[in-house]
Amino acid sequence: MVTRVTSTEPRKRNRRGEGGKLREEIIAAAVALLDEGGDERAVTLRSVARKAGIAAPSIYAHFADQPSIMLAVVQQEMDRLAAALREADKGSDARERLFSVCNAYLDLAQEHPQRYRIMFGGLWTPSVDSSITDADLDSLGAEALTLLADVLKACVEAGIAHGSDDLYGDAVALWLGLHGLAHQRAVVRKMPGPSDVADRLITALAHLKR
Amino acid sequence: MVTRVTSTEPRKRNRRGEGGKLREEIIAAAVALLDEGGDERAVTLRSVARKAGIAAPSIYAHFADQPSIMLAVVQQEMDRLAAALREADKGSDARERLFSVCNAYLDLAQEHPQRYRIMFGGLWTPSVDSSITDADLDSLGAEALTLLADVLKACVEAGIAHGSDDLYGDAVALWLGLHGLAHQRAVVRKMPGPSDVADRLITALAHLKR
DNA sequence: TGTACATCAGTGAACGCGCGTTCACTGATGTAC
DNA sequence: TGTACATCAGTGAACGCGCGTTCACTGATGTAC
Repeated sequence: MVTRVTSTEPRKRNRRGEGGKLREEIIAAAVALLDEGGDERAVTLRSVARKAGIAAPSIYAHFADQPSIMLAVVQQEMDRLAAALREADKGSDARERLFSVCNAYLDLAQEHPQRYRIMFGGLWTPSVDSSITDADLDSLGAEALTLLADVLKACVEAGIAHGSDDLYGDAVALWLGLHGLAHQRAVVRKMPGPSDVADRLITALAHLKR
Repeated sequence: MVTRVTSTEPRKRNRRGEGGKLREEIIAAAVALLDEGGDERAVTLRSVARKAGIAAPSIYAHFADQPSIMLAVVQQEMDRLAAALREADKGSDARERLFSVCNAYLDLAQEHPQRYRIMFGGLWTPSVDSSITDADLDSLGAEALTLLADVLKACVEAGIAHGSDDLYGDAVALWLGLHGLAHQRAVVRKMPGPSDVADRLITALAHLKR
């Protein structure tokens, strides 16, 4: 947990050997800027420094450049998302597991729309050192998709969903549906359509029996 | 059609009374910048002016500010998208109509990923004069969704899809699924998952009978 | 126990750049007489 | 038919700003002797 992010009095420098703490504070400052409703353009190297209460050049001890900060934010939030999904997949009832996991995904996106946007919006993309990113994205993708595929399998085994020849493919389709809704909610203030769209999406994409 | 967008020789000024032509050229220049693979940050007032071969201040005769240019681009592309969907909805067979319309949507997004991103990514959002936008977005949304609902109805009537108590709600869900896939394809180079995800999404969300 | 010193964490001033926007202007072209 | 003039389409120079990045630095703190 990082506590100080905004303050008026000048910050106390870290003790010797604890310089690494500033790295977390920088990430937290960037996230705070996003959460304040500004879009990612509000997250500049200088604005992050201001938010963290440090001089702009101090950032270079911890990040090579501005895109690297965004990258770190995305990685952190990806981890959070993966953890939230794992956490939501606790119940024993298949149907309950399905909706719990899917709703956890949708809720997280709705709670932090700007974070969700940079995670999957891709505009922050750094030059070429994005190799780390792609791998990380894939790894989260793989984890989340495996989890969804598991839940879908449980639904089929419980007899509440129609079987399929490719559960992983169905998991991808389900995720894409969730992503469409989550992204649209993150981008516009009010969503068109009925309030039960989420349920409609999940029910249809999980092939739940009618 | 606007022809000149890039050139070396200085552009010829428009004749008297034809000053309005420059407006189209400015929009075309902005679109060209997007299509060249730069993201929307590459579309600045000055870069648009350079691309159009005019001096930066010349833009002010046609647009109030930079976000207004993006707004005009979005509106134009929205119209194009709506037209493409209408165009695709020609066949008589219900199943054929469904896939034709959905694939037209996905194809357009894939052909012009950067345009698709700004249409639904929402980052260009101008300050408050976005009232025009919201209305326009809604109007496209309404048109596209009505079209989808129509097609879904045809599928039900043809007996190839399960009925529903809320076809408009189903249309929204179907659009969200298409959007999720289209957006993800527009953002990342390679999509995870099988190649028939599109078909899976459409089949499931249209409730086609198995 | 005291002190010199190396190291660590972070600063302040400065740079060049591209941006959006303003201002006074220029020069071609159509129009009135 | 000729010419003075108003208008239109667009320009060039300049501004202030926030940005990313560099550089030489400062001053607290732990360590070796």
